[in-house]
Amino acid sequence: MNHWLFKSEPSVWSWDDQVAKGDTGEEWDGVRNYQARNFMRDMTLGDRGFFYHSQSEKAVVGIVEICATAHPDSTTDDDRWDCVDIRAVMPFATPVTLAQIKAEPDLARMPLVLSPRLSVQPVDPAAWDIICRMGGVSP
DNA sequence: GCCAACGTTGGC
DNA sequence: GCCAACGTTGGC
Repeated sequence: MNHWLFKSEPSVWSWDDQVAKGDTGEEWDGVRNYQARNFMRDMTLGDRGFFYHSQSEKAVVGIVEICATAHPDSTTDDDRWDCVDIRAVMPFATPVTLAQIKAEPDLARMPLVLSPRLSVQPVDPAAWDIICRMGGVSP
């Protein structure tokens, strides 16, 4: 199983919005970046990811699961853009902030730190474990 | 609210 | 195919 990170502005699509969708989940649509799209095409059913709030909050707030693999993005007719569906699995007991991640040497090489604008990105197993623990959930 | 970084677009 | 212009993102 691979791990990922999904970034969202909470004022547009928040963790609470995601939770409200229940087990049906929701399309992670609107991605117009090839790198991010390619990562979504690599995702498989059951893969898990972090849900990150950008802007004012800047913290990982929960864990999501891929519930549909890549398919055309319904928000555009442009067939270049695909997206997956994700559903909320569990919230973090304590959100893990970007500042905390930057302060942790083992996490400093995450795309989140090096490429802050990449909206969908992979998380390596070690980073997954560390951040889950920091968030108060079991990996 | 500002600004820097980056990716995409479009003209040549 | 290159490169300048532009729009968007996200941290501060």
